[in-house]
Parts: sequence; structure tokens; C-alpha cells
Amino acid sequence: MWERRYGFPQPARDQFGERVYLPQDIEKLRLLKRLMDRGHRPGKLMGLDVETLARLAAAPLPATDAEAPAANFHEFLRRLKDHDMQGVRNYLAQALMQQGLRTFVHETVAPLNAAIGQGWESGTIEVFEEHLYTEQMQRILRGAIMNLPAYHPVPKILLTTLPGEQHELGLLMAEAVLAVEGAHCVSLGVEMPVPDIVQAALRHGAHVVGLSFSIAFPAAAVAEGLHNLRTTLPPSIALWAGGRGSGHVKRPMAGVQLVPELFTLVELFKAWPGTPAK
Amino acid sequence: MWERRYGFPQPARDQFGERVYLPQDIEKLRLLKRLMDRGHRPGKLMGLDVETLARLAAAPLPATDAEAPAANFHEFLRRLKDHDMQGVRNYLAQALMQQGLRTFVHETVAPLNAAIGQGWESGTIEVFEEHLYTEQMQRILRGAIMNLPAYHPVPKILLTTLPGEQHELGLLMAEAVLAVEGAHCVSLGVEMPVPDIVQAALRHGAHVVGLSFSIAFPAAAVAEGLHNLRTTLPPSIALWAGGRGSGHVKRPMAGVQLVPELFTLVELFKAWPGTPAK
DNA sequence: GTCAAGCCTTTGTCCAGGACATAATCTATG
DNA sequence: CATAGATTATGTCCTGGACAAAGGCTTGAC
Repeated sequence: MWERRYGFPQPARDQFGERVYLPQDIEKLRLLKRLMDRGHRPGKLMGLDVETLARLAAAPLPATDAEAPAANFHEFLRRLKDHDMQGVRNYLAQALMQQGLRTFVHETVAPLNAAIGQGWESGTIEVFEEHLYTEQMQRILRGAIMNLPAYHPVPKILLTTLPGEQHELGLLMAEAVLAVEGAHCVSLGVEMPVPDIVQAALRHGAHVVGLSFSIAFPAAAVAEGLHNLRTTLPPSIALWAGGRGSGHVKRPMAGVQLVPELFTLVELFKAWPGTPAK
Repeated sequence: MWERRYGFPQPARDQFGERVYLPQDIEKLRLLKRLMDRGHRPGKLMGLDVETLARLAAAPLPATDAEAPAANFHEFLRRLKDHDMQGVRNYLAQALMQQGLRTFVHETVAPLNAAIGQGWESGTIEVFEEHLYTEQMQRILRGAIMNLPAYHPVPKILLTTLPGEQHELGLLMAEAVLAVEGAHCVSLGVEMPVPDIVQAALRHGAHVVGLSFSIAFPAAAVAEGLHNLRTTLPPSIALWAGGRGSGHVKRPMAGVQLVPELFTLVELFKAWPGTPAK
């Protein structure tokens, strides 16, 4: 479509008439992707040459005054950039031990995710470094969750994501804060088709189905997926939607509980009938 | 394409002329998918009605006399089908403790994977049950790997899969058997683009890049991906390809070491110059 | 009867050009 | 300066055509 509309890329053709992209075009496309993720629009970028794009990509973000990564994360990011995997592991394990799982999730995992995401957008973090981070963090969280007993039989909470949502860290963070409270969680992993979610919820006798949406998940798909699931799922089973992507839902949906913050998740759990307040 | 060619499915159209599929058509498509995974071809199935398809799908496989799931797995599969997650976890944890990680991988994980795969093909295992299995197994394996020290600095092995290969268990099994030997492994998780693999290998100073392919990964993509990576990666870095899908490569490729079996992986590691034989 | 080589059928994926809903931006008005 | 409406930009769908690659079948040799 871009080729038709903007004249870029203009691939060569192989013997069968199929498009073959030059390496330098692919490099430009990678730059475009990064800039578009930052909010630029394709029409404006397409005409620029690689150098201009690279300069744009290298330029620092307009400093979202929201939150600069806390100073102590610099140490973590340094270890990650140095590929000191043992150091990365130690940092996380130590933070977990010092803070406890609940505080660790809120004050280390969440801000670190934001810092990594920001680094990815600004190009200071490579793809494989982001993967390494995710991999190590998943290990730490899973390890911590595994050691917690589920002493509250209700509500039984089924956790998963819809097809297309591959971001597993959000799910693990939710499971972690719930596990701390002793909640009975069953995680199905990511990308579960709606009919299978329904079937799993019924078979498990789940009281709640919890979905996690990352900010990258298309807004339309969030609404459609939730509506789909809500109409298929028996009304007696609650549906909770969390993660940054759940913010895409502007107006409240009947029978869908939005969970904008991890704190909300804990509150919802504690407010469930039969869950003793601590 | 099927609609054009076979007349099925014949979706209704919404107000914008876009296809809307009836739930019963989707159900038939799910059956078709399952049967095609078993080797049936679409042209033969398309004309049949749902009942016939369901009967076909329910029919047992022609009993691949290769290996019936060992009797003791029945207990595990029963717990999985009963959604007794605590029981599933206990079974795996107990097997791991009894057998040790090396034997656990070879004699429990590998055959269980086969049994689950077979159950999925024959329709006795639901999608969400397969996800649950994968999730629990991943937790066990990651937990076990995390506690092993990497006392051999060389070779440093980078583990990952190519884009499109989402199967993570194979990767974890490889990491587990290597970790038992004290190998220095760095796992990047799944679906890493070739340029990023190269970059990661260089930055980490890896001696080996290990790729895992499941049997479901298209044969052509295995060959293309390996060739691609081999030509981009410096010749000094070895490239190992394992998993059932690596069997798709018929003739040996220069500079690519095929690893048909997990045992081979350990042998390759031990044969690396500088690795002391145990 | 068994096996291999070659032919035919099946099937997936590409191509081109057209259309239009929706999101993003701009403009005019209060 | 804010807001509603107009305009532009952009993604995704549609149709119909083409053909490579894989799979299955037939024929002939031994």
C-alpha cells in the first residue's frame, strides 16, 4: 500500500514478479517503524532520507515530565546494556528479597517496564535486550509466584490474554499481586481464543476471567474482544480487564470491570464476597 | 480462497460488504483445522457435513505403533483433564526431584510433550488444557534452570527461535540439559529477527547460536532462516539447529550443525574445545 | 508384486487496482 | 481560546487473476 501511495519502498522483482526488498530499504523501514511508534505519521516521514530519519530517531523524546526513570534503575539498565546477565538476575532477586513481592511489582517491575519501553521507543534499547529483560523478569516472577500458597478458594480467577496480545509480563504482574493475597489464580498463558476461554472458565468453575491488554493492542480489538467474551461467557462469571490497553475502553461496558491500576485489582479481589478482609 | 474455490464457508455480509461468519461455520472450520493438522486435505473434507467431520475427528488415530504413552502418564493426564492444577504441579515437581533434571527432561518432558501433542491432534486435549500444561511445565523448567550455576565459561550459547516459531518448551528443554552440564546459556526467548540475533551474538561474545524448531514450523522457512542467519553471522560463531523441525533439513548445510536429538546437544557441548570431559 | 519416474491435480500465496470506514488534522465560528 | 464540522490521511477490506510447489496418481520396468 505504501509503495502504491508514497512510492516507497520500491522493491525489485524476482523471476516470478514477486517483490524483493533491498537491505537499505529494510533498514529505512525499521527506522520508520520506530518513529511511527513514537507518534509520527507515515505520510510525513516517507519522503525523508535515511540520514534525516536516523537523526529524528536519535533525538531525545520531548521529555515526558511524567516520570524520569529513578536513579537506581540506571544501575540495572547499565547491567542490562553490558549484558551482564548474572548481574541482572542478582539485581532483580535482591530487589525482590528486599521489597517483598507486592512492593517489588509496584515499585520495581512496573517502573522498569516503563523504562524499558521508553528505551525501546528512543532506540537506546535493542530488540534482543528487551527480550533478555522480559525473559529474566518472567523467571523471577514465576519463581516467586510458585512459592505462594493459594489459601483463598474464592474467587477462582482465570488469567489470560486474547489472540494477538503476546505481552505476558502484564499477566504475570497481575498474578503476582493476586498471589500475594492468597488468591486462587489459574494462568492460561497468552493468546487464548474466546471460545476456549469460555470453555476453560466453565470447566475450572472460575468465578472471574481476567484479561490483560498492553498499550500496543489495537483499541478496536479490545472493545470487540471484550464484547465477544462478555456475550459468550455466562453472566455469573465476572470479567475483569486490566493493563494499559484496557484504558482504550472509554465508556463503561456492562458486565465488564475495568482495572486501570494494579491496586484496583487487589481491591476488587478483597471486595469479593467471602474474601475475609485482612 | 476456500470460499471462491470450494463454496465453503459462505459468509453473510454486513452493511459494508464485509464477510461475517456464522458460528456454526466457525465450528466447522475448527474441525477442519484439526483434521488438516492430522494430514487430511481440505478438498476432501470441504464437502462433508459437520456430523461426518466430527465423527472423523473423534475416530482414534491409526495407532502410530511408535510409542503408546507410558502407563504412568495416565495419572498425569487425568489430573490435567480434571484441572487439578495443584496435582499437575505436584506430579511434575515430584518427577523432577526423583529423576533429577537430566532424566526428567529426557524421560518425562519429552514423552509428555509427545502425549499432549497426540491428544491435541486427536481432540482429546482442549486448547486451554494444552496451554495449562505448557504454562506449568515452563514454570518447573525455569525454576530448575535458575538454580543451576554456569561453571563452564565456554562455549557461551545463545538460545532463541526465529520469528514465527512460538514454541518455547523446546528451547527450555535445550537450556535445561545444557544447564545440567554447567554450560553458559543465554536465552533470548522466542521469535527473534535474524539481524537482532546477530547483534545479540556479537554483543554477548557468544560462541554458539542455538535455534529450536518445532515440527509445525514450515520446512521452507527452516532452510531459509538458517541460510539467512548463517550468511549474516560471522563464520567464527557456530550455528546449531535442533528440535523436531530441524529434521526438515534433508541435506547438510555448510556451517550449520543439526541437532536431531537432545543427547546430541550434550555431546556437542562436551566436544567443544576447552570443555573438560566429565 | 514392487518400485521409481513423470504427469496431473490440489492448494497456498502472491499480484493489481478499487473502495471506503475511521482516525487524525485542519478550519471556521462562537 | 474552545468546539463542531469539514477535510485529509491511512489502514484494511474487496474482487479476480496467476502460478509455484507439494501431493497424489499412473505408467512402465524389473
